[in-house]
Amino acid sequence: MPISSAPLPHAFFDRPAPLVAPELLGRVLSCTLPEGTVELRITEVEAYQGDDPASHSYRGRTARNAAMFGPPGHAYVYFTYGMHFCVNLVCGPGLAPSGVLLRAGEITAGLELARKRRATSRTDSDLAQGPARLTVALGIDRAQDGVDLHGPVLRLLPGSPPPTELVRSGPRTGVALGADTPWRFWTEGDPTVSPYRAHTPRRG
DNA sequence: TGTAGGATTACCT
DNA sequence: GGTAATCCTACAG
Repeated sequence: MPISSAPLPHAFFDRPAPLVAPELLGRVLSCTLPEGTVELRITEVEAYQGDDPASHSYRGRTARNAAMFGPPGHAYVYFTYGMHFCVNLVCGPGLAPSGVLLRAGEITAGLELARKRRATSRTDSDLAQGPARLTVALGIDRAQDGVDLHGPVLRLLPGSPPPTELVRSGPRTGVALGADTPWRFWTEGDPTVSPYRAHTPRRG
């Protein structure tokens, strides 16, 4: 097996999410399911941790967010808005609840399968442009909640991080609380980065 | 080009 | 009963 396919070590994730998040840009998440393998080069992420009111872990552990309270280096998959899945990479340190939401990326392998899953996409750059689109393209759902990132299904590979001058940070997208915390990180100029949208309250 | 509203489940108040 | 780490479609300009 080539060296480049060895996943990032456990210690990489065993730090607070805001420190891990910018280092995830350019890394490759591989997802292997019976239909095939899709690989994604990460271009946009957001960090969340326990003492942050916008984090799912802020009010303590529930059945839904249990994976965030588990060991680093695993996936936390949650269901939201009645129809969408989003995936986080669980960080630390230790069992401290923190994680990095994967918001967007570029499909680098399994393009045909990703196009099939994301049939409404008009272009390849929007196959994984947005956190819920990303999980559809990779085939991630509740079955991957709590799954190890060093296993046969999910693997986080070293990839090729962008030069530091292209790494940008700013407020997180669509969050109502803690909107002033610059824990969104993206690769400047990458066409797969999702457009920033401030939180918009819903009307009844 | 942009804005508005619907879909639909888990969780919290 | 209201809101949410969202996406898609429709329709106005």
